[in-house]
Amino acid sequence: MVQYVSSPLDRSFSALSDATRRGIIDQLGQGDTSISSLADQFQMTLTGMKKHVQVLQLAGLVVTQKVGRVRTCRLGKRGLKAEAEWIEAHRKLFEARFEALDELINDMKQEGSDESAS
Amino acid sequence: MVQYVSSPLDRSFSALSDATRRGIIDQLGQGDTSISSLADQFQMTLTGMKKHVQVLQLAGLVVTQKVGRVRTCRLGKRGLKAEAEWIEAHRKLFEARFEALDELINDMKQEGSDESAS
DNA sequence: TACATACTGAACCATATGGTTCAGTTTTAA
DNA sequence: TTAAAACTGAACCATATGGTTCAGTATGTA
Repeated sequence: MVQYVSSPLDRSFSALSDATRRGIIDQLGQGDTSISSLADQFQMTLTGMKKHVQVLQLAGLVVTQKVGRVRTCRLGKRGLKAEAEWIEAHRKLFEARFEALDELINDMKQEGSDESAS
Repeated sequence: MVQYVSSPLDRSFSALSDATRRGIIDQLGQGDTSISSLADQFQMTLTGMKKHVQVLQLAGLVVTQKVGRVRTCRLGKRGLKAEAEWIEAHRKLFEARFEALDELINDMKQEGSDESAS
């Protein structure tokens, strides 16, 4: 509903949420490729593939260049730095939470064994 | 269109593609919280917030437990390991591609300076 | 010149998404 | 026992998504 902004992180995580698009990135890691070649590999119409590439482009993950009649796609220089940073920071958050929980459990165990002494 | 499967990565990246949901994760990193408290903080109806939490739950990023009339949300033990791994592997792919490109450019420079000698 | 290739854009379709309201149910507290 | 609080579920709405087809345009090639 009325998508107000849509930050870079919104766009890149959204772009990565589709298996076909993750596959395109895999493919482009092997080397630059045309839209029609990608369409071929992923068994999809040219038009369909073009849409996927556009999503990746909007996310800055892929750049394209048209020379003659073929548009070549390659990985964007933007990379996945911001995404890696978000994920890494929050992976640590998850872990910290579980450590906190473990401590709580240990405290509870402690209290349990203290009961006879109180 | 007819979403065939929808892998765990699909679900988690999709869950992370919304700023509100990333905010919920931030929040839960600080401590467990009820749905209504989250709805309050993000200025949204209870029903709306419940949907966001459900998306995070389906992705395994959040677990909930209802005690009495309040449902408490906390970070799921699944964490962000798989996501971190995908991102990290592909971040390297991006970098490798640029190194390959740099080499190509260096080769071309080399050829350029060789021209007088050939 | 004529034909094939590679892309582009518009239109269409079914389903998903991100919200809302409204009408419940269950708990808790006065 | 009555009322408020916290959630739940159904229905609705506008827009987005992931595809398709069809009708172009531009570029290469025989």
